[in-house]
Amino acid sequence: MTISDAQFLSAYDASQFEHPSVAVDILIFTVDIPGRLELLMIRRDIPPFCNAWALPGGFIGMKESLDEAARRKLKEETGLDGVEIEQLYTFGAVDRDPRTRVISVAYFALLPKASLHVFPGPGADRTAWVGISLPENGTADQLQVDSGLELAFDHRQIITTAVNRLRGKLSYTDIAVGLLQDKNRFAIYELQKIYEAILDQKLDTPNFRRMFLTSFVSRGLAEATGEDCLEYSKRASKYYRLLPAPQK
Amino acid sequence: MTISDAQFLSAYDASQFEHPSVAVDILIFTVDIPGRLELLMIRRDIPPFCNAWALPGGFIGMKESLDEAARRKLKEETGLDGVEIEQLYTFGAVDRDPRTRVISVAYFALLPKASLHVFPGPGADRTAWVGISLPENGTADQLQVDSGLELAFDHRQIITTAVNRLRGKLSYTDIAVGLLQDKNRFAIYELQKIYEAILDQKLDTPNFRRMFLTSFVSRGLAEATGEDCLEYSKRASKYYRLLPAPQK
DNA sequence: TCAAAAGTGTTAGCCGTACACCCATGC
DNA sequence: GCATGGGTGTACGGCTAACACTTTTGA
Repeated sequence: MTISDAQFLSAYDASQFEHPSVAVDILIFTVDIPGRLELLMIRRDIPPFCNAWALPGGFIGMKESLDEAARRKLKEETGLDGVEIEQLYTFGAVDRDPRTRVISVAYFALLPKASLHVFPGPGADRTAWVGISLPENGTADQLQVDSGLELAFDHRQIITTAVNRLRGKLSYTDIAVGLLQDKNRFAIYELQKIYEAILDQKLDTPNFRRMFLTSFVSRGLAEATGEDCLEYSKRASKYYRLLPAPQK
Repeated sequence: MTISDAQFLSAYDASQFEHPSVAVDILIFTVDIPGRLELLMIRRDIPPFCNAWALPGGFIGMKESLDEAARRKLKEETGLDGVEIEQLYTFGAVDRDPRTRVISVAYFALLPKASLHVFPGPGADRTAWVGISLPENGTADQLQVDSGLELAFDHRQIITTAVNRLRGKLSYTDIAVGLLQDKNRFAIYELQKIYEAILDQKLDTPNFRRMFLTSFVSRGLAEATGEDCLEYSKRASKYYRLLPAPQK
C-alpha cells in the first residue's frame, strides 16, 4: 500500500499542473478511378517536418468533444458535413511530436473522391491525394506511399493501423459503401472495384456478386432500382440503391 | 478558403493555451468461481460522485506513454506487472467530468481473480469486484451492475463498450486465455466456463471442445500436457498448456 | 471476331449448430 | 441408479473459394 501510494502520487502530482496537448488526426480515404486507395494529406510548410506530408489534424477545442473536433477538421479540409467518421485509435508515445507532448486521437472517414473541395489549411502549402499500399497485415515499415513521400510524425504508423482496421471491417460491416459516388444509384461493379482497391487484390466476380446479394440485398441494406446500368459493360446490369439502416 | 481559415483559427487558437487533462481508465475483468464476469472498481470517497463506484484510473504523466500510464495504473491497483493490456477507446465528451475537461483513454485487461492483491488508491475508500451483465449488443442503459451500484462519470458507457468489444474479440482471438488461473495447466472445462461467463450464455460442450481443438491445439496455441485432470469430473480429462505465440 | 463485363451453375471444403449417444465414476 | 462431466459421431445449413460456362454487345 505504501509502495503503491508513492508510485501513484509521484505520477499523479506531476501531471496535475502540466497537461499534454490533445489533437485529432483525420484519415480521409478515397478510391480513385483506376482503383487505387488514396489518403488526403497535406504538405507541411513549417517545422517540424517541414516539407514532409502529414495527415490533416489539429488541436481540440475546450468546448468540443473529440468527435466534434474530428468532424470540424473534416469539414475544414473537405467542406463536407454530416459524414460518418469513426474513431480509430489514440496515439500517445512521449516523443511522437518533437515540440511538445501531444496525444493524438485518430479518426477515419471514407469519401468518394469526386466533388470534394480540398483546401490546404494553415501550416500547409498544399494538399494531395496520396496513393498508399500495404501488404496483408503489413507493418508500418511495409507501407508504400506514392513516390516515397516523406511522412511527418508517427503518421506512417497511424496510416498502417488504419489500413489494417479498414480491411478487417470490410468483411463484417458495410463500411465500403461510404466510397460510392452515388448511394442511390450504383452497380455491383463499382462496389467490387472499391473492395479490390481497399484489399489491394482482385476478387472473383461471380462470388462477389453473391456476397453482395446475400450480405446487402437479402439483409435489406440495398435494393435494385429497376434501372439498367450501361456504364461498365455493353451488357446491361442493374443499378442498386442503399436503404436506410433497419432501425429496430 | 476564408471560411475554412476562420473556423480553423477560432478553434485552433483557443486550444493553444488551454489544454484538457488526459487520463487513463483501466477495466480489469475477471471471472469468479461461480462463473460471473466481474470488474475491479473502486468506491470514491471524494467529490464528485462521492460514494459512487468508478473504474481505477488516473492522469497520465508527461513522461510516460499512454500504454505506460495504463500499465502503471494496473500495477498500482493489482500489483501485477507485465500483463497484456489493450487500448479500448478514448472518451472525450465535453462534460464527462464535472470538474474540468478530461479526455480519458480506456484500456482493458483480463486477469484471473486468484492471488491478486488489490489496494484502494487515494480518493477511494474501498475496492471491489463488481459483477456485471449486459444483453447481447446491449446499450449502456441495459448494463446491470451488482446490486445496482451507482457508477461515476461516464463509466457505465465505458464498461458497456468494453463488454461488447470483449465479446466480439472472443470469436476471433485467444483473448480469453488471460483469465486462466494457470496457463500451463488447465482443462477445457475451465476455458468453457470463462467463455460462458463473458458471453453470459451456456455453450454446447462437444462443440466447444471441437472449437478448442481446432482453434487452439491445431493452430499450435496449446497442447496437452499428458497429465490427467480430475478436478471437475469423476472421469479424467486432459490438462493443456498454452504455447508461446508462434513467432514467424 | 474479340474482349470485357453480366450472369448462372457446380463443386468441394470448412464451420457453426444442434443433437443423440456412450463412458467413467462418485454419491 | 443417477447426475455430472468427458468424449465421439452425425447431419444440416450457410458460406467461401475456385472455376466452367453462357450471354450481350461495342469496337
